[in-house]
Amino acid sequence: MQSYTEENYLKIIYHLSEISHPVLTNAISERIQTKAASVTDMIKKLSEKGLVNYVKYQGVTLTDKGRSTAINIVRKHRLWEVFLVDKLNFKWDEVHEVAEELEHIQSNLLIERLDEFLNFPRVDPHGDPIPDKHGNFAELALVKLSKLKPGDQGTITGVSEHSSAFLKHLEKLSLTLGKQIQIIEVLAFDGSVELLVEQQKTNISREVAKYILITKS
Amino acid sequence: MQSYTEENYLKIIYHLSEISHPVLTNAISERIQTKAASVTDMIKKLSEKGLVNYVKYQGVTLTDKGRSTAINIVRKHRLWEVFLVDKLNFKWDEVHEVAEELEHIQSNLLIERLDEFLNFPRVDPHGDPIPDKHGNFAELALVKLSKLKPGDQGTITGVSEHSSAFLKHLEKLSLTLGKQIQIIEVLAFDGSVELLVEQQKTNISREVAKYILITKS
DNA sequence: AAAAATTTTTAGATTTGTCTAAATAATGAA
DNA sequence: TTCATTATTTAGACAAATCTAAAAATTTTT
Repeated sequence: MQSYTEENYLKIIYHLSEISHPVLTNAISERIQTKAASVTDMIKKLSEKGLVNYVKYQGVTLTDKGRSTAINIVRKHRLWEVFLVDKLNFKWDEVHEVAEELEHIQSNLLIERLDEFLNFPRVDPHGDPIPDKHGNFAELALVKLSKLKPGDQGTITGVSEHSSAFLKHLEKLSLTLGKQIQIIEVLAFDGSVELLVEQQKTNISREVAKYILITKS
Repeated sequence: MQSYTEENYLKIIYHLSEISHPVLTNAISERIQTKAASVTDMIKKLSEKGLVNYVKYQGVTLTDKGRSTAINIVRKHRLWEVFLVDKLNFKWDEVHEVAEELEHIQSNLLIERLDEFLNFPRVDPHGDPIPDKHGNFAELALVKLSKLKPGDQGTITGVSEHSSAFLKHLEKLSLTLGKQIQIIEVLAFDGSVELLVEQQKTNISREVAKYILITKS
């Protein structure tokens, strides 16, 4: 059994592992709003518990045990987000903070029943995949919108930036999950993208396009 | 804002206040599985925060602020219990531990939406009243089954003992919430009660009868 | 490759909530 | 009402998670 704090560290390390390997102390300290010295202490503790592999000055990687714990927290987080949006009518930019708390509730029965109640969703309200109870993710072929070529079509199935500001921006442009889009043009000088959503032409910056994930069709 | 632990103390003090006034240190320490010395420390802290009135050696009472905090936790606890039973098919003896954790989730929006989603329930799965968002309890005229006379009829609307063993026992006897009952006889020598539930005669001890709450009809 | 800058770790302190052991107050019995 | 018992508080210590300041290792620059 891990403490609330240990769980948070494992989750952060899991997410940062997708960017850099191994995960550096400072990367964790920035993400978790904690001084580097404190992170070192916690890393040592997690290492002693066999949840991470730690080499001084080199950073950490998750052990199998650490990874499966982290994935379970991610699973809980995303299932709760689906609950909040689908059942309690939260907006997709309102769910994160509450799910941060709910993800630490300890009860396997609760999560399995919740999963069932929500009809075994594969993705959360941001399009992020929800691992099953064994920690397996369904394969989704997602492509960044910024990688598409004129003429390409697809469905918005995810975002890789979750700030409220960004999500509200997308909402304003009607670029929400499930929407069909088609690329009209990619402007050479700034990489901004002109596209079609619901018969409407819209222009988005390259920055924004990078954070929108598409399933091509 | 109170810590998880402070919230638990307030909740326990609130519940114990219904039995004795003021609430003694040892009563808290027994209920919360903590040594009396630790309870004294926490009580002092709550007192400094203006959540309880504390007189050395005399025990504590809740201030208005402390009481409304406690009632809010009780509200959350009971709403979550309804959710677990009504939506996730938990049995009434399985909900307590999980609700103990869920009650500390911080989000007014969450609780208001949950309340709405559950259709503003007045009582939890054990028949305990759920205060509204202003902390007001709906009045329910509940009577202990042990106070009824032969011929009296009513509906089981609550229990005042929540142990899993007790609830399982009631389940076995079909004495669950909402069931109609009628008293056949109260045996003089041991106070045990013979009654009718779903056309079936059952006999329960005086002890059990004391913990079953009835709305007479 | 040495110096400078940055990152990470160590050492020692702090806060929260807990403990044990000892001291003090309140209660009950003779 | 005095003694014994029980309840409560005080004093000092500890574990978890954090901090600051200083030391050590690594990386970057020149």
